[in-house]
Amino acid sequence: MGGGRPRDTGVEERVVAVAREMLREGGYARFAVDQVADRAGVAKTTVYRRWPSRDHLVVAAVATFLDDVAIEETGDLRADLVRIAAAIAAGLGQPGIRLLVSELIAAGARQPDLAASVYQLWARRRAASLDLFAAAVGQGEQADDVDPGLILDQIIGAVYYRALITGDPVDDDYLKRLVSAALAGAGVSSGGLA
Amino acid sequence: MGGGRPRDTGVEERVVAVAREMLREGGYARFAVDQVADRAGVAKTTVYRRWPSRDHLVVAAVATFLDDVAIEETGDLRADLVRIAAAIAAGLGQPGIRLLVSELIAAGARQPDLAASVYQLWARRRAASLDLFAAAVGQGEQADDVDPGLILDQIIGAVYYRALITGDPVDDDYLKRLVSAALAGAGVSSGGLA
Amino acid sequence: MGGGRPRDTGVEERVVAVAREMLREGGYARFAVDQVADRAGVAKTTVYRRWPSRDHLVVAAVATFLDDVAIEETGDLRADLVRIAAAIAAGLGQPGIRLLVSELIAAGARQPDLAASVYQLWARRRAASLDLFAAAVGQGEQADDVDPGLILDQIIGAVYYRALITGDPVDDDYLKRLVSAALAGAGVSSGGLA
Amino acid sequence: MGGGRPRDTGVEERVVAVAREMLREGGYARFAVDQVADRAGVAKTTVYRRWPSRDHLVVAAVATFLDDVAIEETGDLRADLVRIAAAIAAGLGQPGIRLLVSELIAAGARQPDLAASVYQLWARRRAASLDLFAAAVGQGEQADDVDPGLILDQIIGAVYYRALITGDPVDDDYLKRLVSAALAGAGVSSGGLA
DNA sequence: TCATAACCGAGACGGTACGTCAGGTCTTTTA
DNA sequence: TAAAAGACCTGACGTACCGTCTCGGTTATGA
Repeated sequence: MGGGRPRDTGVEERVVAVAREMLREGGYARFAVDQVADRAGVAKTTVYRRWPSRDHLVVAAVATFLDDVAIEETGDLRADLVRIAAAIAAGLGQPGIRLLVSELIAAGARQPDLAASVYQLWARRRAASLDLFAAAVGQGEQADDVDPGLILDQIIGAVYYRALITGDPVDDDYLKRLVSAALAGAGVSSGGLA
Repeated sequence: MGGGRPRDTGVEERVVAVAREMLREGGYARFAVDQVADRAGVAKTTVYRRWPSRDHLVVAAVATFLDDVAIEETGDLRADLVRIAAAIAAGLGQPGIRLLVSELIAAGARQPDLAASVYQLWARRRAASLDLFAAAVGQGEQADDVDPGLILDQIIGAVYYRALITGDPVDDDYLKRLVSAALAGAGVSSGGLA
Repeated sequence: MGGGRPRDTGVEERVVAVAREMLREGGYARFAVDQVADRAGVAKTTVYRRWPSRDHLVVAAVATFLDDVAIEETGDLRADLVRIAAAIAAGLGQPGIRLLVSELIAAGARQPDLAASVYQLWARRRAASLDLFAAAVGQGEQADDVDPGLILDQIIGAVYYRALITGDPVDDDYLKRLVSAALAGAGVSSGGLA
Repeated sequence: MGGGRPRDTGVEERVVAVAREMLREGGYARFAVDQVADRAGVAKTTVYRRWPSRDHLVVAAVATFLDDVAIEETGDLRADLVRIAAAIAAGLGQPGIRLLVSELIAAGARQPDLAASVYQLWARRRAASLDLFAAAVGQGEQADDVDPGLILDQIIGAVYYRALITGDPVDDDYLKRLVSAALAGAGVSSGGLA
């Protein structure tokens, strides 16, 4: 029950940093654990000691990407929603990111124990979006029967759906109509809450 | 200009049939071109002559899956939409299918020349769903400013989004609320068109 | 008895010409029947109708190379032999030719029906060398117990042996000693026949 | 600088042993790296880690063949030489060996980095033969100006030449004449050194 | 202070599949 | 018929990554 050598805490950071780089450069396909380890100056064993599979490492690396995105709320719910949706659409417009997102989804589907982590990836962003509604309600408007989650699903779901699955374009005009329809569906009057 | 030996059209069928089987049995992960060729009694090179990569073959095989699904319209638009959404949700509820769908999306993102084929996979089902609206309009209801595509995006998009990305449950109650909201957002009155 | 399309007599020539070129360019390893046919503007089938295997075609092509080499006899047997040996050594000094010769030998060993053709390839050159002895005898010298074939074997055999098998150098000095030893062994006096 | 897992030295032995077997069974043509690995209970990648190509492995395997051959010297140089030459001729008389030797030579010509190994294959046997001369000289005979290498070249070279290249028979009578001529050419008297 | 235990770098290893290449045969249309 | 075109089968090649394992060496703790 002795102690043993303590883990080098620098390893996590270095590896994840390199992993992030490699994802940016070559995407998911050319992401090889061997190379990550090499570049990070770390043994492959050390990598596998922390992340039980390539997918786990990728998810961990992506988790650090998403921190960057900041959501600014202007108080104008409709506009804020459009802006958020546009940001997502813009991201998915880049082939690299589109692939990465797809692969993450697939990774979650492949390994059940990863699913939760992957879901959480998006959950954080979703939570930020949900705050918008709280703020809007705070500014005083009826919100009794409004389900913000449902509205978000309709909007963001549609964006992912078009970008990843149907391949249809997601332009600004579409987004405006989308947001309007979703808000209207929830009984949020055009002039009202927004 | 002369001719050359004509392609054995039986090959396509046999290979795709075997590919379909193998997808059902082992999913995407255990799908190996080598084995498909073997089982189909065909040389691997012959497979590669038609489908330039594993992904291409998988997409081709999946394309034949989807033909089976029939959409029955009952005349009750709301109920039909709920049923369609439920069917999709049920499919995505199965881990194998969820993975397969994810991998297909990823395959499209990996190889640009595959994207179109993958999009088309879903497009066919989408077209069938859109017919519902045409039928509903035929039964006489206002539909001047209704955009069926937008409504579908909100519904189906939300289902995919929850099933694949957020991991949130997609139960019947949710679907009813979802469909209602989407229809309401388009100005379709509760008692009206549906 | 019907007529049928007559054989295009130009085919042999064209194919062999192309084959020769390709051997010069890429050597035996990169010699592909497919490409030969393509370049000659001929169907692969047509090639195989005339030469039953790749090896056969190669041998046929090489046979046309060797015609070029001319042996000039000067009347000085010893010098002539040295010159011949040197020519062979020079040829085998080129990696491409060394490989080609090796592969021809191998081809002969692989396919018994080719062996004869391959042997004949070298036989022609050998015959020319043997003429030297006839000429020398004609110029009057004892030749009762001289076996020209044996002498040639000793000389040319040694050259091939060193060039192909032991990798030892075959320089001029060596050749002179070699020829002298071989002639001496046959009882040909230094000053005499030569 | 540390080390890493040490190579399993058993692998070399097992693989080479299997390789040798397979060469004996099916010759060069049916020698497949895949099968060697399988039979040796080793991953193909492990094989390729040590021998960068099929040819390399074959050469390594053959190298272990040749160790078996023992050269017995009886003190009678002439007879010993005849016996050695006869042994070589007998070997080359077997189609399988003839092909193997040809392919080895070709392999050396194909891949420059293999040439040295192939040359060495024969060099060992040659060295053993050269010992005969040392022994003969030890038994006291003039050998000042005798070049054993030259003599061997003439004898062994001629044998290979006839067996592989001209296809002429190499019988006992021929060998006796050959050895005599070569010795005579070196000034070794019939009754003398031999 | 010394054994023990966990960590680390290095790299061999088994395994699985990939996509490719070339040889040689077979089938059709056209001259 | 022969020729051109090209599909087809066969068999093997060498490569890429994955995740596991076995080393020697290092750094902490606890007896």
